[in-house]
Amino acid sequence: MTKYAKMILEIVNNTNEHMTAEQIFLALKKIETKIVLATVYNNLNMLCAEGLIRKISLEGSPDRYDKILKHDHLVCRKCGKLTDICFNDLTQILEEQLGEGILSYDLKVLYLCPDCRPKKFKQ
Amino acid sequence: MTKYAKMILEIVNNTNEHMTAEQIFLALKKIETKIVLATVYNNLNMLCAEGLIRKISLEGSPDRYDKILKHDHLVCRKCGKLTDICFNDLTQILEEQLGEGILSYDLKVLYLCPDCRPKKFKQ
DNA sequence: ATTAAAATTAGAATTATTCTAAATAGAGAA
DNA sequence: TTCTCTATTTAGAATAATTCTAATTTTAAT
Repeated sequence: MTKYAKMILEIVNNTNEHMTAEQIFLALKKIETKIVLATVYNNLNMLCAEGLIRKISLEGSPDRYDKILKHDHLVCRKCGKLTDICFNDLTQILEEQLGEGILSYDLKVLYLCPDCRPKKFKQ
Repeated sequence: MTKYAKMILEIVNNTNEHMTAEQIFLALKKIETKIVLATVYNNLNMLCAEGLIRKISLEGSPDRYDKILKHDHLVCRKCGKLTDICFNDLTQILEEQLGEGILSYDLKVLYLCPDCRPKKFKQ
């Protein structure tokens, strides 16, 4: 694996943010001042293809990159904030019903996050 | 609801395809020769916002529009073909675990469709 | 018929991402 | 080391889906 690929993998694995290619690029640029956005895209695509990281596609905003730990995502429909959740049961259910051939899945639950959810009573 | 919005809703509701904005536009254009792509996008966005249809975002291909019947999607990782599936249990599981605030969810299961799945034995 | 509001049109603009071709770097062989 | 081959990176143009802007048309209400 190349120097840049390693650095990018490390950035993705060491944050709890869900970073865009551009954010990763800017973080890298602080150390590797000569790096270029296309290189970041190249490496992110390679890392996804190798199954070392995952890409999260979102409506109307650029793709995010995330570590591979099996988990799902809550997306606030109002502010767009992304939060991790984990449904342990789901893998099993999917495998029971689909059997052979299933590779992975992508679950996004749209909700209103506590900040955006209207309170019934003002305090 | 306007004439075009109605026609677009009808197209989406009367097909089992998962059509792109462009495909819908081309279908409409056969009857309404003066219609323009931006109108189709406008109406599709409006119909989504109203919750009358749903949008499916896919990696590296344009968004698709689909009827609202609650169902999930199988995406073949090789050929990209989209198939409907239905996990009745899932809504319940999600609600149990998340309680209030959940609006909807979007589940894509990546798999290899029968055509793309390697056969263990040739016949 | 007049006005106001909403929808549609035309086409430019935006934005994320990919592509192309040239430059550079790295690895292995001589 | 020096040469050669291959992979990576760079720079910037190209692409493609979608949105935006402003002008025009349609619709509905007065």
